[in-house]
Amino acid sequence: MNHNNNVNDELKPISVLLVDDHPMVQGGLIACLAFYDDITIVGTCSNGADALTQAKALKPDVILMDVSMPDMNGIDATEIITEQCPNVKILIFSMHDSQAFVSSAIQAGASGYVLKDTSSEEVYYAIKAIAKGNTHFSSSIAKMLIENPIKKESEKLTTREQVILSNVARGLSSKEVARKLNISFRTVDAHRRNIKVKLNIESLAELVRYAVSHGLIKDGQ
Amino acid sequence: MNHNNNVNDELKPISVLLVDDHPMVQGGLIACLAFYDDITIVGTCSNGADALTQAKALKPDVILMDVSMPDMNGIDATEIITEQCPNVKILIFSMHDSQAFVSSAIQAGASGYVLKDTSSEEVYYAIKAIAKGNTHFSSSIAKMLIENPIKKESEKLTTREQVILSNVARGLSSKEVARKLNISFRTVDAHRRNIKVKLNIESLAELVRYAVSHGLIKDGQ
DNA sequence: AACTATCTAAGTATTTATACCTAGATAGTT
DNA sequence: AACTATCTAGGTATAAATACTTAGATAGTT
Repeated sequence: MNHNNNVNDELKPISVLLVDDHPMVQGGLIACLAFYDDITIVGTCSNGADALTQAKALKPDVILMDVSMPDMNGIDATEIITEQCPNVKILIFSMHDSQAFVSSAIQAGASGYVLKDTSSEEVYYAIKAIAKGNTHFSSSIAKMLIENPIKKESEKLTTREQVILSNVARGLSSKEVARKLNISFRTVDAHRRNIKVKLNIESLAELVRYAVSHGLIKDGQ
Repeated sequence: MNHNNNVNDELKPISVLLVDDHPMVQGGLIACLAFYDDITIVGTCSNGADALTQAKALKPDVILMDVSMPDMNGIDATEIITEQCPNVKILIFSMHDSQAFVSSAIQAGASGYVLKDTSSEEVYYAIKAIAKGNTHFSSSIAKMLIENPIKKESEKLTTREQVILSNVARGLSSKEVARKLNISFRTVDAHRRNIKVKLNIESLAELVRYAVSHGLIKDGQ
Protein backbone atom coordinates (compact mmCIF):
# COMPACT_ATOMS: atom_id res chain seq x y z
CA MET A 1 0.00 0.00 0.00
CA ASN A 2 1.35 3.38 -1.00
CA HIS A 3 0.33 6.25 1.21
CA ASN A 4 2.47 8.71 -0.64
CA ASN A 5 -0.18 10.71 -2.46
CA ASN A 6 2.10 13.50 -3.62
CA VAL A 7 3.59 12.57 -6.97
CA ASN A 8 6.08 15.44 -6.73
CA ASP A 9 7.75 14.10 -3.64
CA GLU A 10 11.39 13.21 -3.92
CA LEU A 11 12.08 9.59 -4.67
CA LYS A 12 14.19 9.21 -1.58
CA PRO A 13 12.14 8.93 1.61
CA ILE A 14 12.82 11.30 4.48
CA SER A 15 15.23 9.71 6.95
CA VAL A 16 14.20 10.17 10.56
CA LEU A 17 16.08 9.56 13.82
CA LEU A 18 13.88 8.99 16.86
CA VAL A 19 15.11 10.24 20.23
CA ASP A 20 12.85 9.37 23.15
CA ASP A 21 13.50 7.57 26.42
CA HIS A 22 10.04 6.06 26.63
CA PRO A 23 9.95 2.68 24.90
CA MET A 24 6.21 2.96 24.37
CA VAL A 25 6.47 6.33 22.68
CA GLN A 26 9.25 5.00 20.46
CA GLY A 27 7.12 1.97 19.65
CA GLY A 28 4.15 4.19 18.88
CA LEU A 29 6.16 6.44 16.59
CA ILE A 30 7.66 3.48 14.74
CA ALA A 31 4.25 1.87 14.34
CA CYS A 32 2.51 5.08 13.27
CA LEU A 33 5.21 6.32 10.91
CA ALA A 34 5.60 2.88 9.32
CA PHE A 35 2.26 3.69 7.69
CA TYR A 36 3.91 6.33 5.50
CA ASP A 37 6.39 5.08 2.91
CA ASP A 38 7.94 8.48 2.29
CA ILE A 39 9.40 8.37 5.79
CA THR A 40 12.07 5.93 6.94
CA ILE A 41 13.18 5.61 10.52
CA VAL A 42 16.93 5.15 10.31
CA GLY A 43 17.67 4.94 14.00
CA THR A 44 16.42 5.30 17.56
CA CYS A 45 18.04 6.32 20.80
CA SER A 46 16.97 7.35 24.26
CA ASN A 47 19.15 10.25 25.35
CA GLY A 48 20.71 13.43 24.05
CA ALA A 49 24.30 12.18 24.06
CA ASP A 50 23.47 9.21 21.85
CA ALA A 51 21.42 11.51 19.65
CA LEU A 52 24.51 13.58 18.89
CA THR A 53 26.55 10.49 18.00
CA GLN A 54 23.76 9.09 15.84
CA ALA A 55 23.15 12.45 14.16
CA LYS A 56 26.80 12.61 13.07
CA ALA A 57 26.87 8.99 11.94
CA LEU A 58 23.53 8.75 10.18
CA LYS A 59 23.04 12.34 8.98
CA PRO A 60 19.26 12.00 9.08
CA ASP A 61 17.02 14.54 7.38
CA VAL A 62 14.98 14.98 10.53
CA ILE A 63 15.39 14.19 14.22
CA LEU A 64 12.23 13.71 16.22
CA MET A 65 13.45 14.76 19.65
CA ASP A 66 11.94 14.35 23.09
CA VAL A 67 12.78 17.01 25.72
CA SER A 68 12.86 15.20 29.05
CA MET A 69 15.55 12.57 28.93
CA PRO A 70 18.28 11.27 31.22
CA ASP A 71 21.91 12.42 30.85
CA MET A 72 21.37 15.16 28.28
CA ASN A 73 17.99 16.71 27.60
CA GLY A 74 16.55 17.31 24.16
CA ILE A 75 17.05 21.08 24.20
CA ASP A 76 20.76 20.87 24.93
CA ALA A 77 21.15 18.10 22.37
CA THR A 78 19.32 20.24 19.82
CA GLU A 79 21.69 23.13 20.39
CA ILE A 80 24.77 20.98 19.84
CA ILE A 81 23.38 19.06 16.88
CA THR A 82 22.12 22.10 14.98
CA GLU A 83 25.56 23.64 15.43
CA GLN A 84 27.53 20.58 14.38
CA CYS A 85 25.11 19.20 11.79
CA PRO A 86 23.46 22.24 10.17
CA ASN A 87 21.65 20.11 7.59
CA VAL A 88 19.83 18.05 10.17
CA LYS A 89 16.42 19.50 11.00
CA ILE A 90 15.05 18.93 14.48
CA LEU A 91 11.41 18.53 15.41
CA ILE A 92 10.77 18.65 19.15
CA PHE A 93 8.22 16.11 20.33
CA SER A 94 7.30 17.01 23.86
CA MET A 95 4.50 16.83 26.35
CA HIS A 96 5.47 20.21 27.77
CA ASP A 97 3.66 23.21 26.34
CA SER A 98 5.29 25.78 28.58
CA GLN A 99 6.78 28.97 27.26
CA ALA A 100 10.22 28.19 28.69
CA PHE A 101 10.51 24.89 26.86
CA VAL A 102 9.29 26.23 23.55
CA SER A 103 11.48 29.32 23.72
CA SER A 104 14.53 27.27 24.61
CA ALA A 105 13.83 24.83 21.80
CA ILE A 106 13.50 27.55 19.19
CA GLN A 107 16.61 29.34 20.41
CA ALA A 108 18.44 26.02 20.36
CA GLY A 109 17.63 25.76 16.67
CA ALA A 110 14.61 23.47 16.50
CA SER A 111 12.53 23.76 13.32
CA GLY A 112 9.30 22.71 14.91
CA TYR A 113 7.55 21.74 18.11
CA VAL A 114 4.69 19.26 18.35
CA LEU A 115 3.01 18.07 21.52
CA LYS A 116 2.69 14.43 22.42
CA ASP A 117 -1.07 14.58 22.39
CA THR A 118 -1.11 15.33 18.67
CA SER A 119 -2.17 12.77 16.12
CA SER A 120 0.22 10.70 14.03
CA GLU A 121 -1.03 12.55 10.96
CA GLU A 122 0.12 15.84 12.39
CA VAL A 123 3.50 14.40 13.31
CA TYR A 124 3.79 13.13 9.74
CA TYR A 125 2.97 16.51 8.23
CA ALA A 126 5.32 18.24 10.65
CA ILE A 127 8.18 15.96 9.59
CA LYS A 128 7.41 16.64 5.94
CA ALA A 129 7.23 20.38 6.54
CA ILE A 130 10.52 20.74 8.36
CA ALA A 131 12.30 18.37 5.95
CA LYS A 132 11.42 20.92 3.25
CA GLY A 133 12.97 23.67 5.35
CA ASN A 134 9.71 25.01 6.72
CA THR A 135 8.62 25.13 10.34
CA HIS A 136 5.73 23.45 12.11
CA PHE A 137 4.25 24.11 15.52
CA SER A 138 1.24 22.54 17.21
CA SER A 139 -1.66 24.99 17.15
CA SER A 140 -1.55 25.67 20.88
CA ILE A 141 2.19 26.33 20.66
CA ALA A 142 1.74 28.65 17.69
CA LYS A 143 -0.99 30.51 19.56
CA MET A 144 1.27 30.88 22.57
CA LEU A 145 4.12 32.19 20.43
CA ILE A 146 1.84 34.85 18.96
CA GLU A 147 0.31 35.90 22.29
CA ASN A 148 3.50 35.75 24.27
CA PRO A 149 6.54 36.33 22.07
CA ILE A 150 9.92 35.01 23.12
CA LYS A 151 11.61 37.20 25.68
CA LYS A 152 15.04 38.65 25.33
CA GLU A 153 18.02 36.74 26.60
CA SER A 154 18.53 39.25 29.40
CA GLU A 155 15.12 38.68 30.90
CA LYS A 156 15.66 35.00 31.25
CA LEU A 157 17.37 32.93 33.86
CA THR A 158 20.88 31.71 33.15
CA THR A 159 21.49 28.00 32.72
CA ARG A 160 22.97 27.78 36.17
CA GLU A 161 20.03 29.61 37.67
CA GLN A 162 17.65 27.24 35.93
CA VAL A 163 19.52 24.26 37.39
CA ILE A 164 19.39 25.79 40.86
CA LEU A 165 15.71 26.64 40.57
CA SER A 166 14.84 23.23 39.21
CA ASN A 167 16.47 21.53 42.16
CA VAL A 168 14.98 23.92 44.69
CA ALA A 169 11.53 23.38 43.22
CA ARG A 170 12.00 19.64 43.51
CA GLY A 171 12.21 20.09 47.26
CA LEU A 172 15.96 20.12 47.85
CA SER A 173 17.30 22.55 50.44
CA SER A 174 20.12 24.93 49.56
CA LYS A 175 22.54 22.62 51.35
CA GLU A 176 21.33 19.62 49.39
CA VAL A 177 21.57 21.47 46.09
CA ALA A 178 25.07 22.63 47.04
CA ARG A 179 26.14 19.07 47.80
CA LYS A 180 24.63 17.81 44.55
CA LEU A 181 26.35 20.46 42.44
CA ASN A 182 29.59 20.46 44.46
CA ILE A 183 29.40 24.15 45.29
CA SER A 184 29.00 26.08 48.53
CA PHE A 185 25.52 26.55 49.93
CA ARG A 186 26.41 30.24 49.94
CA THR A 187 26.55 30.11 46.19
CA VAL A 188 23.20 28.39 46.00
CA ASP A 189 21.85 31.02 48.36
CA ALA A 190 23.22 33.79 46.16
CA HIS A 191 21.67 32.25 43.07
CA ARG A 192 18.34 31.92 44.81
CA ARG A 193 18.38 35.59 45.70
CA ASN A 194 19.37 36.61 42.17
CA ILE A 195 16.59 34.48 40.71
CA LYS A 196 14.05 36.12 42.99
CA VAL A 197 15.23 39.61 42.06
CA LYS A 198 15.14 38.75 38.36
CA LEU A 199 11.66 37.29 38.54
CA ASN A 200 10.31 39.84 41.03
CA ILE A 201 9.37 37.00 43.33
CA GLU A 202 9.46 37.00 47.12
CA SER A 203 8.57 33.54 48.35
CA LEU A 204 9.75 30.00 47.77
CA ALA A 205 6.18 29.03 46.92
CA GLU A 206 6.14 31.46 44.01
CA LEU A 207 9.51 30.17 42.87
CA VAL A 208 8.14 26.65 42.75
CA ARG A 209 5.09 27.79 40.83
CA TYR A 210 7.30 29.65 38.37
CA ALA A 211 9.38 26.49 37.90
CA VAL A 212 6.27 24.42 37.30
CA SER A 213 4.56 26.85 34.95
CA HIS A 214 7.74 27.43 32.96
CA GLY A 215 8.55 23.80 32.49
CA LEU A 216 11.69 23.73 34.62
CA ILE A 217 10.08 20.87 36.45
CA LYS A 218 7.28 18.44 35.76
CA ASP A 219 4.41 19.35 38.02
CA GLY A 220 3.77 15.85 39.22
CA GLN A 221 7.32 14.92 39.76
CA MET B 1 3.75 -16.97 16.08
CA ASN B 2 2.79 -17.87 19.61
CA HIS B 3 4.60 -15.96 22.29
CA ASN B 4 2.60 -17.54 25.04
CA ASN B 5 5.17 -19.83 26.56
CA ASN B 6 3.19 -20.75 29.65
CA VAL B 7 1.06 -23.82 28.91
CA ASN B 8 -0.86 -23.33 32.13
CA ASP B 9 -2.21 -19.96 31.09
CA GLU B 10 -5.94 -19.65 30.80
CA LEU B 11 -7.29 -20.13 27.32
CA LYS B 12 -8.99 -16.76 27.34
CA PRO B 13 -6.55 -13.89 26.83
CA ILE B 14 -6.41 -11.06 29.32
CA SER B 15 -8.64 -8.21 28.16
CA VAL B 16 -7.03 -4.80 28.53
CA LEU B 17 -8.47 -1.30 28.27
CA LEU B 18 -5.93 1.43 27.43
CA VAL B 19 -6.45 4.88 28.91
CA ASP B 20 -3.91 7.46 27.74
CA ASP B 21 -4.32 10.83 26.11
CA HIS B 22 -1.13 10.57 24.04
CA PRO B 23 -1.82 8.94 20.66
CA MET B 24 1.80 7.85 20.34
CA VAL B 25 1.80 6.13 23.70
CA GLN B 26 -1.46 4.41 22.81
CA GLY B 27 0.04 3.39 19.48
CA GLY B 28 3.15 2.11 21.18
CA LEU B 29 1.20 0.06 23.69
CA ILE B 30 -1.00 -1.42 20.99
CA ALA B 31 2.03 -2.28 18.85
CA CYS B 32 4.06 -3.70 21.73
CA LEU B 33 1.27 -5.68 23.35
CA ALA B 34 0.12 -7.09 20.00
CA PHE B 35 3.25 -9.20 20.25
CA TYR B 36 1.70 -11.22 23.08
CA ASP B 37 -1.29 -13.37 22.18
CA ASP B 38 -2.40 -13.85 25.77
CA ILE B 39 -3.31 -10.18 25.94
CA THR B 40 -6.10 -8.54 23.95
CA ILE B 41 -6.71 -4.82 23.87
CA VAL B 42 -10.47 -4.46 23.98
CA GLY B 43 -10.67 -0.69 23.95
CA THR B 44 -8.88 2.61 24.16
CA CYS B 45 -9.81 6.01 25.49
CA SER B 46 -8.09 9.22 26.40
CA ASN B 47 -9.60 10.53 29.62
CA GLY B 48 -10.87 9.34 32.97
CA ALA B 49 -14.55 9.94 32.31
CA ASP B 50 -14.51 7.76 29.19
CA ALA B 51 -12.50 5.17 31.10
CA LEU B 52 -15.33 4.79 33.61
CA THR B 53 -17.91 4.34 30.85
CA GLN B 54 -15.73 1.85 29.02
CA ALA B 55 -14.88 -0.03 32.20
CA LYS B 56 -18.58 -0.58 32.91
CA ALA B 57 -19.38 -1.54 29.33
CA LEU B 58 -16.39 -3.75 28.54
CA LYS B 59 -15.57 -5.17 31.99
CA PRO B 60 -11.90 -5.59 31.06
CA ASP B 61 -9.59 -7.71 33.21
CA VAL B 62 -7.06 -4.92 33.39
CA ILE B 63 -7.04 -1.17 32.74
CA LEU B 64 -3.70 0.37 31.82
CA MET B 65 -4.22 3.89 33.11
CA ASP B 66 -2.30 7.09 32.54
CA VAL B 67 -2.33 9.70 35.33
CA SER B 68 -2.17 13.09 33.64
CA MET B 69 -5.21 13.45 31.43
CA PRO B 70 -7.73 16.16 30.59
CA ASP B 71 -11.15 16.30 32.30
CA MET B 72 -10.60 13.55 34.90
CA ASN B 73 -7.18 12.33 35.92
CA GLY B 74 -6.21 8.69 36.22
CA ILE B 75 -6.14 8.66 40.02
CA ASP B 76 -9.70 9.93 40.40
CA ALA B 77 -10.86 7.58 37.65
CA THR B 78 -9.14 4.68 39.42
CA GLU B 79 -10.94 5.44 42.66
CA ILE B 80 -14.36 5.45 41.00
CA ILE B 81 -13.72 2.42 38.81
CA THR B 82 -12.32 0.22 41.58
CA GLU B 83 -15.38 1.09 43.64
CA GLN B 84 -17.93 0.49 40.90
CA CYS B 85 -16.16 -2.37 39.12
CA PRO B 86 -14.33 -4.34 41.81
CA ASN B 87 -13.26 -7.08 39.39
CA VAL B 88 -11.40 -4.67 37.15
CA LYS B 89 -7.72 -4.41 38.06
CA ILE B 90 -5.96 -1.15 37.36
CA LEU B 91 -2.30 -0.75 36.41
CA ILE B 92 -1.10 2.84 36.53
CA PHE B 93 1.18 3.74 33.64
CA SER B 94 2.73 7.06 34.47
CA MET B 95 5.80 9.16 33.98
CA HIS B 96 5.49 10.55 37.49
CA ASP B 97 7.48 8.77 40.16
CA SER B 98 6.65 11.06 43.08
CA GLN B 99 5.54 9.65 46.39
CA ALA B 100 2.34 11.67 46.36
CA PHE B 101 1.23 10.23 43.01
CA VAL B 102 2.10 6.66 43.93
CA SER B 103 0.42 6.92 47.33
CA SER B 104 -2.69 8.40 45.78
CA ALA B 105 -2.80 5.67 43.15
CA ILE B 106 -2.47 2.85 45.66
CA GLN B 107 -5.03 4.35 47.97
CA ALA B 108 -7.36 4.82 45.00
CA GLY B 109 -7.18 1.07 44.50
CA ALA B 110 -4.55 0.57 41.80
CA SER B 111 -2.95 -2.88 41.72
CA GLY B 112 0.29 -1.73 40.20
CA TYR B 113 2.33 1.22 39.05
CA VAL B 114 4.81 1.17 36.18
CA LEU B 115 6.75 4.11 34.81
CA LYS B 116 6.64 5.09 31.18
CA ASP B 117 10.34 4.48 30.73
CA THR B 118 9.92 0.77 31.40
CA SER B 119 10.20 -1.81 28.66
CA SER B 120 7.25 -3.44 26.94
CA GLU B 121 8.30 -6.74 28.54
CA GLU B 122 7.87 -5.30 32.00
CA VAL B 123 4.49 -3.83 31.10
CA TYR B 124 3.49 -7.26 29.82
CA TYR B 125 4.56 -9.02 33.01
CA ALA B 126 2.89 -6.34 35.11
CA ILE B 127 -0.41 -6.88 33.28
CA LYS B 128 -0.11 -10.63 33.75
CA ALA B 129 0.70 -10.22 37.44
CA ILE B 130 -2.17 -7.96 38.33
CA ALA B 131 -4.64 -9.97 36.23
CA LYS B 132 -3.81 -12.89 38.54
CA GLY B 133 -4.59 -10.71 41.55
CA ASN B 134 -1.00 -9.86 42.37
CA THR B 135 0.62 -6.45 42.37
CA HIS B 136 3.48 -5.04 40.32
CA PHE B 137 5.53 -1.92 40.81
CA SER B 138 8.49 -0.59 38.84
CA SER B 139 11.67 -1.20 40.80
CA SER B 140 12.22 2.47 41.63
CA ILE B 141 8.62 2.73 42.85
CA ALA B 142 8.96 -0.43 44.93
CA LYS B 143 12.16 0.91 46.43
CA MET B 144 10.44 4.15 47.30
CA LEU B 145 7.54 2.32 48.92
CA ILE B 146 9.93 0.29 51.05
CA GLU B 147 12.02 3.28 52.08
CA ASN B 148 9.05 5.54 52.65
CA PRO B 149 5.93 3.48 53.36
CA ILE B 150 2.49 4.95 53.02
CA LYS B 151 1.46 6.21 56.41
CA LYS B 152 -2.26 6.85 56.36
CA GLU B 153 -5.18 5.23 54.65
CA SER B 154 -6.87 8.52 53.93
CA GLU B 155 -4.80 11.03 52.06
CA LYS B 156 -7.65 13.36 51.41
CA LEU B 157 -7.23 16.81 52.87
CA THR B 158 -9.97 18.39 54.95
CA THR B 159 -11.52 21.65 53.83
CA ARG B 160 -9.49 23.56 56.38
CA GLU B 161 -6.29 21.87 55.29
CA GLN B 162 -7.02 22.75 51.69
CA VAL B 163 -7.51 26.40 52.65
CA ILE B 164 -4.21 26.38 54.57
CA LEU B 165 -2.35 24.66 51.74
CA SER B 166 -3.82 26.96 49.14
CA ASN B 167 -2.60 30.02 51.03
CA VAL B 168 0.81 28.52 51.75
CA ALA B 169 1.23 27.62 48.09
CA ARG B 170 0.39 31.20 47.14
CA GLY B 171 3.47 32.28 49.06
CA LEU B 172 2.05 33.34 52.41
CA SER B 173 4.04 32.48 55.51
CA SER B 174 2.41 30.68 58.43
CA LYS B 175 2.12 33.98 60.26
CA GLU B 176 0.44 35.61 57.29
CA VAL B 177 -1.99 32.74 56.86
CA ALA B 178 -2.74 32.87 60.59
CA ARG B 179 -3.47 36.60 60.43
CA LYS B 180 -5.66 36.12 57.36
CA LEU B 181 -7.70 33.32 58.94
CA ASN B 182 -7.71 34.83 62.45
CA ILE B 183 -6.06 31.82 64.06
CA SER B 184 -2.75 31.25 65.80
CA PHE B 185 0.31 30.59 63.69
CA ARG B 186 0.69 27.47 65.85
CA THR B 187 -2.52 26.18 64.36
CA VAL B 188 -1.34 26.91 60.84
CA ASP B 189 1.91 25.15 61.71
CA ALA B 190 0.01 22.12 63.02
CA HIS B 191 -2.10 21.99 59.87
CA ARG B 192 1.00 22.18 57.70
CA ARG B 193 2.52 19.25 59.52
CA ASN B 194 -0.68 17.23 59.28
CA ILE B 195 -0.91 17.93 55.55
CA LYS B 196 2.65 16.76 55.04
CA VAL B 197 2.09 13.56 57.00
CA LYS B 198 -1.12 12.87 55.08
CA LEU B 199 0.52 13.42 51.72
CA ASN B 200 3.82 11.80 52.63
CA ILE B 201 5.57 15.00 51.65
CA GLU B 202 8.65 16.49 53.25
CA SER B 203 9.33 19.85 51.67
CA LEU B 204 7.44 23.06 51.05
CA ALA B 205 8.33 22.77 47.38
CA GLU B 206 6.52 19.47 47.09
CA LEU B 207 3.54 20.96 48.92
CA VAL B 208 3.34 23.73 46.36
CA ARG B 209 3.60 21.26 43.52
CA TYR B 210 0.87 19.14 45.09
CA ALA B 211 -1.34 22.21 45.33
CA VAL B 212 -0.69 23.09 41.70
CA SER B 213 -1.19 19.59 40.35
CA HIS B 214 -4.35 19.07 42.40
CA GLY B 215 -5.99 22.29 41.37
CA LEU B 216 -5.82 24.01 44.76
CA ILE B 217 -4.07 26.80 42.95
CA LYS B 218 -3.50 27.72 39.35
CA ASP B 219 0.18 27.33 38.51
CA GLY B 220 0.45 30.66 36.74
CA GLN B 221 -1.37 32.50 39.50
C1' DA C 1 42.11 48.16 28.62
C1' DA C 2 37.73 48.68 30.46
C1' DC C 3 33.28 46.91 30.92
C1' DT C 4 29.77 43.42 31.78
C1' DA C 5 27.88 39.13 33.01
C1' DT C 6 28.21 35.03 35.46
C1' DC C 7 29.54 31.98 38.91
C1' DT C 8 31.58 31.65 42.90
C1' DA C 9 31.66 32.28 48.24
C1' DA C 10 32.27 34.24 52.92
C1' DG C 11 30.28 37.20 57.08
C1' DT C 12 26.34 38.55 59.98
C1' DA C 13 21.77 38.83 61.49
C1' DT C 14 16.89 37.93 61.57
C1' DT C 15 12.88 35.44 60.32
C1' DT C 16 10.65 31.30 59.10
C1' DA C 17 10.02 26.48 58.79
C1' DT C 18 10.29 22.13 60.79
C1' DA C 19 9.93 18.54 64.28
C1' DC C 20 8.94 16.86 68.23
C1' DC C 21 5.74 17.19 72.47
C1' DT C 22 1.05 17.88 74.77
C1' DA C 23 -3.94 18.92 74.99
C1' DG C 24 -8.60 21.37 75.11
C1' DA C 25 -13.19 22.26 72.47
C1' DT C 26 -16.54 20.67 69.43
C1' DA C 27 -19.22 17.77 66.55
C1' DG C 28 -20.60 13.53 64.78
C1' DT C 29 -20.75 8.37 65.20
C1' DT C 30 -21.04 3.84 67.17
C1' DA D 1 -20.98 6.86 77.11
C1' DA D 2 -17.14 6.13 74.43
C1' DC D 3 -14.92 6.89 70.27
C1' DT D 4 -13.14 9.54 66.34
C1' DA D 5 -12.12 13.36 63.57
C1' DT D 6 -11.20 18.04 63.24
C1' DC D 7 -9.68 22.42 64.58
C1' DT D 8 -7.49 24.67 67.82
C1' DA D 9 -2.95 26.19 70.29
C1' DG D 10 1.02 26.29 73.48
C1' DG D 11 6.25 24.68 74.65
C1' DT D 12 10.87 23.74 73.10
C1' DA D 13 14.19 22.73 69.96
C1' DT D 14 16.96 22.74 65.59
C1' DA D 15 17.34 23.55 60.63
C1' DA D 16 16.58 26.42 56.88
C1' DA D 17 15.51 30.49 54.48
C1' DT D 18 16.04 35.26 54.00
C1' DA D 19 18.27 39.77 53.69
C1' DC D 20 21.80 42.46 53.72
C1' DT D 21 27.09 43.06 52.99
C1' DT D 22 31.46 42.30 50.16
C1' DA D 23 34.43 40.32 46.60
C1' DG D 24 37.50 37.11 43.70
C1' DA D 25 37.82 34.39 39.17
C1' DT D 26 36.56 33.87 34.45
C1' DA D 27 34.93 34.76 30.05
C1' DG D 28 33.26 37.53 26.55
C1' DT D 29 32.52 42.27 24.57
C1' DT D 30 33.24 46.92 23.37
